[in-house]
Amino acid sequence: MTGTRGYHHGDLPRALLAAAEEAIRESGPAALSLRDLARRAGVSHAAPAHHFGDRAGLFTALAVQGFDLLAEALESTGGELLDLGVAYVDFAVRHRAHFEVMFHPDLYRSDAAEVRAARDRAGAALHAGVTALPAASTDVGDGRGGVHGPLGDALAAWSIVHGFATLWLADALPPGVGDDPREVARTVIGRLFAPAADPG
Amino acid sequence: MTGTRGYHHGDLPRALLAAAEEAIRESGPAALSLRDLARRAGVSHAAPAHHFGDRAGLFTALAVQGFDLLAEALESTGGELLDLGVAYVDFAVRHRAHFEVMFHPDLYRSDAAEVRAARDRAGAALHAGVTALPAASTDVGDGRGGVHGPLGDALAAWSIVHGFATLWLADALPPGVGDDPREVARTVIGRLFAPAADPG
DNA sequence: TGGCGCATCTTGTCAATGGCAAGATAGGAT
DNA sequence: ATCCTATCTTGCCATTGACAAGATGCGCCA
Repeated sequence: MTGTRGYHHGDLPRALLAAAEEAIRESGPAALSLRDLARRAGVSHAAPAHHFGDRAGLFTALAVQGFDLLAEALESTGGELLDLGVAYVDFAVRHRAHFEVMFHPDLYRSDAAEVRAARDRAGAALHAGVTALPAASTDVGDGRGGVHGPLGDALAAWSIVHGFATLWLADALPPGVGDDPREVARTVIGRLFAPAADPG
Repeated sequence: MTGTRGYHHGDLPRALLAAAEEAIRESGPAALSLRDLARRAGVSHAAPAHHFGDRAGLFTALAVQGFDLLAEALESTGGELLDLGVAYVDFAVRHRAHFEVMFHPDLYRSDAAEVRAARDRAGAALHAGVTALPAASTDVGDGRGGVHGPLGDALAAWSIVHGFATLWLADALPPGVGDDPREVARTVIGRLFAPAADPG
């Protein structure tokens, strides 16, 4: 455990990550300032650099934490496609700060080993839901680089939930859709692998 | 026309927007520096402020330009859903700098009149493709805020193309999908309103 | 044709930030 | 008790966004 044991501050890294989440929630990742985090945590302006190196290091830690949290959220579902999709959207809305960082690789070191591991774990959980689809084909492609069969299904499923989450967070959706992302997500995901516009 | 007529520079605003597109393509919107744009255009560090006010003003101009370009791209299709979706993805890849700015409203003044107009124009073009769906229901909802019928179809269509474009730009997709976003997009969009995993 | 007005652009400045270097502090090990 | 080392602080520099004030030159109108 990195737990509660600490030195001068009492676990400054954790406090800084929490402050970062709050700051990003307020103003987005681009506006995040290491000095502001230091002020929020009550330490000097150079303290964050010791634990995270630089701004990219802090974002890297947030990305790892985010992919781990996402993996947990996805793994805690029954593995059914609809539940996985709703969990994905729910994660994006609840942990919007992490989510926004995770999918902006120019902010952090996306090739770091820890990042790869956490990202692969989340990816596996997501992929499992698609291969479990009853109607999924076993076709793996036509050999010309085209994306068919299960890979195409996985891409479609990931795209629709990621797109909905992104549009929701960007406040790009019209007001008529309501205020419950989980409910709307369920309806939207229902359009996948299904005929159009079934009002049920 | 804002055309080629100019004063000292010869249409500095256009040059700055072009430089901004290039800079964002290289390092993302967060790393964009007004002073760097000024250097690229060969003017002093305070020249951009005269035309765009501040950083948010420049991003606002980019967003308006982007939504206009997107509207043109969508309107130039036949209006069929698949073509609209491919055009959406194609726009995101070709004009990734504009696209990244457009859907980060915290970067610019998203409530400006010009932004609203351009965004609504693009939204209308996209929505038209869904209402033209042969199987689209005329149901408009159950009155409890749920999203069903055409609105649900539109959200699903927008989500899947936006999500795919975003994941593609974020370099989040596995290497196995190939390098032609238009082709992959066609396959992915095919999963919408259709049964799963048809290898054709 | 010649001067005036104003948009355009430059120079100068300030506060804030990221990053680096060097020093101070305190907890834990020997 | 003393040293060691991670932790944190202070000080500094280059860069940036924003603002203020001044210089420049195009176009209009007499």
